[in-house]
Amino acid sequence: MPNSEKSLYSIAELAREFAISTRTIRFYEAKGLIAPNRVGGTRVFSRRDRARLMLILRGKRLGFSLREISDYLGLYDADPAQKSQVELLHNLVSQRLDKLEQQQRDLTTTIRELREIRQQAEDQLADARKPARSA
Amino acid sequence: MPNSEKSLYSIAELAREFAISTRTIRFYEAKGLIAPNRVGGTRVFSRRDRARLMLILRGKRLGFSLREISDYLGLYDADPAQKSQVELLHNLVSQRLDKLEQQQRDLTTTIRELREIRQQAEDQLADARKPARSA
DNA sequence: TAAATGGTTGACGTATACGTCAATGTGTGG
DNA sequence: CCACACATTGACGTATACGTCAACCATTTA
Repeated sequence: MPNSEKSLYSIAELAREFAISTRTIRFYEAKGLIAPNRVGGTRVFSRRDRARLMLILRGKRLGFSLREISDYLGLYDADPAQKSQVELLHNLVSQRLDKLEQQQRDLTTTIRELREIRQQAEDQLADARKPARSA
Repeated sequence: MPNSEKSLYSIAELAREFAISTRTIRFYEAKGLIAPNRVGGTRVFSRRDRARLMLILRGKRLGFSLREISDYLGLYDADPAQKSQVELLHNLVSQRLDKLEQQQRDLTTTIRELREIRQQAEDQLADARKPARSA
């Protein structure tokens, strides 16, 4: 059962699927974020390449630079034999988690504030329809 | 009791407090994100200016562009008399909330994955010290 | 009075993240 | 055979977000 899902993609297919340009995908490759196989000169993307691309785009939605995303992808790749490598990985992951947790706090605060503003706007619209009830 | 807290700041004070450059603060002013008073030519920042700067920096930590942050600050400023303005504000706030909530989902997933990776690293470090217990 | 301190406005430089050609190659259908 | 779709690299252009001078003005302290 060799997995019924499609497992190879052209650059144009991926670009369409994720609503980005082919130029963008080539740029990510030039920056070392993905490394698709080649058939002749033509890039051929595997499911793993596609998964990496999804990680990249999620990183972008979170506001990270390509450099940061590159480091981040390294965290997924690592399969270290050396203890020192495991420790290094652990440190890197922990640092990244600290940043993400700070971001989550910022995000929670911001969402709370905007919900408050939205609520006030809704109250005002309700008052406009039924202006009584002051005291 | 005119509020014991400091209420006026120089550009250098704010730069130091938030670990950014004075150039950055001037740049934000040039982009219309803050509008400090002037005494002669010199900028004098109020507590409100400082609060806005904090909002800007939080927006940056969340990965937003200055343009997006500018729009976002407008949401805080609005105090609309017109019903249509209230509706517009409500729409803008709702749109922004959609983006932030998507970001929060991305963030939650990413944090979960990194915690998993960190856990695996910790397990490996534990195994290295006490390698038995395979089945 | 001279120098240090802190402020100002240009103007130019730079890294990032692509967009936009141009020139070229490759395979497939009519 | 030839057009057309789809791919390639290379080069140049562009918006954003500042950094980095230069040249200048105003206080204040030695």
